[in-house]
Amino acid sequence: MNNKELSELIYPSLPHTAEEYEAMYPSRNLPEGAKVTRLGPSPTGFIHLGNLYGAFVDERLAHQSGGVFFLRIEDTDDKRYVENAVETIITSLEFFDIKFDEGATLTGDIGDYGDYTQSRRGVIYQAFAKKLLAEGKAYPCFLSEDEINAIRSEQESQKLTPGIYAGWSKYRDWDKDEALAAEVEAKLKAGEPFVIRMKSSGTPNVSAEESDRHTVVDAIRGELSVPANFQDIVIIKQTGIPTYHFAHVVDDHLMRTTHVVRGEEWLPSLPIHVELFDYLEWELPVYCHTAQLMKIGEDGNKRKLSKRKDPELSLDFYRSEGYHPKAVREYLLTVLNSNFEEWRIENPDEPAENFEFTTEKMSGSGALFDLDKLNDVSKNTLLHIDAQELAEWLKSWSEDYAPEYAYVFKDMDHLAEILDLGRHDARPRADLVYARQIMDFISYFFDESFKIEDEYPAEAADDAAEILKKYLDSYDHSDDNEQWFGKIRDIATELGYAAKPKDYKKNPDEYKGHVGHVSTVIRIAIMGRAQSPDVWAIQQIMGEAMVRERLEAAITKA
RNA sequence: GGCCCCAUGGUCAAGAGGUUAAGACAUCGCCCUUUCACGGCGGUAACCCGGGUUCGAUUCCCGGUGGGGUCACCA
Repeated sequence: MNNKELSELIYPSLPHTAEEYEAMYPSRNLPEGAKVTRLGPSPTGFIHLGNLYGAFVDERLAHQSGGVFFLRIEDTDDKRYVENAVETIITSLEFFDIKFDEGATLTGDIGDYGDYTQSRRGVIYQAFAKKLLAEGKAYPCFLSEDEINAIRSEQESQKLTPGIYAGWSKYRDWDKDEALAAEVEAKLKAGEPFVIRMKSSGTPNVSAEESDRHTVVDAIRGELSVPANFQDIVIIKQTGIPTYHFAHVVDDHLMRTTHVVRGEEWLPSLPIHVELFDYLEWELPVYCHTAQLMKIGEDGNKRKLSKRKDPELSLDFYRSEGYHPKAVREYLLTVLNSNFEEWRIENPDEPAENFEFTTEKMSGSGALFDLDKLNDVSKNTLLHIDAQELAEWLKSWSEDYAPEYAYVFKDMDHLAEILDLGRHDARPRADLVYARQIMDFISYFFDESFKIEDEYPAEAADDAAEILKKYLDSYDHSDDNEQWFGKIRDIATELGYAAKPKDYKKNPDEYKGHVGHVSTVIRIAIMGRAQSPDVWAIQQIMGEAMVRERLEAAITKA
C-alpha cells in the first residue's frame, strides 16, 4: 500500500477533489488593495467586548478598503454548541452596527464562497486531507487516549516536549515497516476509529536557537520570528470533523481571506498554520494578532477579560445599562487606534467611518478596560445625537431592559424636549451618559419618579415655607429667564439674603445667606434635588401646572 | 517548566538616537457661576532594571525582571 492507496482507502468516495474545490472558489474579483476579512466565532452563545473589539477591526479593514467582511460559524466542536448561539452573535453584532456582507445569516448563507458553517463543510476538508495523505504529508493515527497519556508521561519524565511527533508517533512512518503497513490497512478495513495527523517536517526538541524559524510579517506587530512546528497535530478528528488549525487554513484559503484578525492567544499556534499553508502550497494571509483587552484582577495585576469572571464586560452589560452603540464604537476606536482621539477632537462632527483606521496604529500590548473613559466618550457621543432619535432609542432600550420606565415614553415630544435641555446652549451641557443614568437624571420630570432627595440648605431651611410661598405668589410662567431671576433676587433681599454670593462671602454676618441658598430651596421643592440644570428652563419644559403643584406640596410639608 | 507576545504618569497613549518627553481620561487647585454640568487656566504624576553600541540612549542590541498568553481529537 502506498500513500495514494492509503488516501483512497480512507476517502474512497468524496464528491470533489482538492483541485476541483480550488476551481470552484476562484480568487475574488476585487479592486486593488481590497481586504477580505472574516469573523469566525464558535457558537457558544457568549460574546463579549473582546469579540466586538476584534470584529470591529475586521469590519473597518474590509469596509474601508472596499473589500468583503463575512461571518463564518466555527462549530467544529460539537460539545460546545449552544442553542440559538448564532442568532445571539448576529443580533449582538448588528446592535453595535457590525454588518456582514457575506456568510451565515439567520435566513441562510449569502455569498459565493460558502458553505459558511464549518460543520457543513466536512467533505471539503476531507478532500484536502486526502491530498495531504496522498502526498505523504499526513497519516492516520490509531493511538488511544491511554496510549497518548502514556507517551506524555514518558516525555515528561525525560523532560521533553509533550506531544505526538517524530520519534514518538507509532503510525507516522507506517510505510517504512511492512508489518505496520499491514496493520494500518487492516485497522482501516475493520473500521477502527482514527484521527488524521499532519506529518510535520520540523525537527523535534531542539533549542530555540537551533530550530528552523519562519519569519512572518504581522500587520500589527511587524516582523515575527517563530520556531518551526514539529508536532504532528491532528487535522481531522475521529468524527471526521477538522480541528481549528486545519479548518482555518482550508477555509481562509478557499474563501480568499486576505487578512486574518485574531487574538494574540493564537500566536503560539502560528507555526502550525504556516506549515499547513506551506504543505498545501498556498499563500499565507496577512495575520493581524490583536492584543487582548485586559482588566485589573483582584490581585492588582492585569489579566485577560474573562467571560466567566467579568459578567459586566459581556456585551449584554452595555446593552442593559443602556450604553449607546455609537458610544461603545467610539470608545473601542479610541482604544484600537492611538490616533483616533486626536482625529475626533479635530473632527467632532464627522461620522467615525471617515476616520482612516490602520493596523499599524494598533498597539501590541493589552489595553486595560476603562469605564471612566467610556463614560466620557459616551457623554460626548450622545451630544451629537439628535434628541428625537435619542428618545426613540431610549424607548427601545426600555422595552427590552427596563419596562419599569414605560411612563417616560408616553409623550415622546415632551421627552425629546427634556433630553435637549441645555444641549444647544453656547456651551452645551453634557449630562447624558447611558440610559439608566439618563432615567435617573430626568426622573424629576415625572410624578411617577419624582421624590425629594435633598434637604434644604441650613442657611435657608427656616425660611423655606416663606420663600416658597412668596415664590409661588409671584410666579408668572410667561416670565423670561431674566424677569424670573429678578423676582428671586427680590425675595432673597426681602428676607435678608444677599442678592449676590460675593456680597455674602465678603460680609457673612450681614446676611442669612445668599440668593443661591434661596434658589436651592426652590430647586429642591420642584426637582427634589439641590443640583440640576437651570430651574427656569426646567419649569418651561415641565409646564405651569406641575410647577405650581410641586410648590404647593412643598409649602404644605414645610 | 518550554515556547511566544508585551513593557512611557493611576488609565489609554504620542514620540524621536540629542525634545522643557505631547495629548485624552481620572485626580487636585483656581476662574466662570443662583446649584450642577459645560467651558477656561494651572498643578501633581512616567520612559522596569543591568550591560553593550554611541560624543550622546527612554529610543538600537543583548541579558534580566515583571505582566500576559500558550503548550487538546477546544476554539
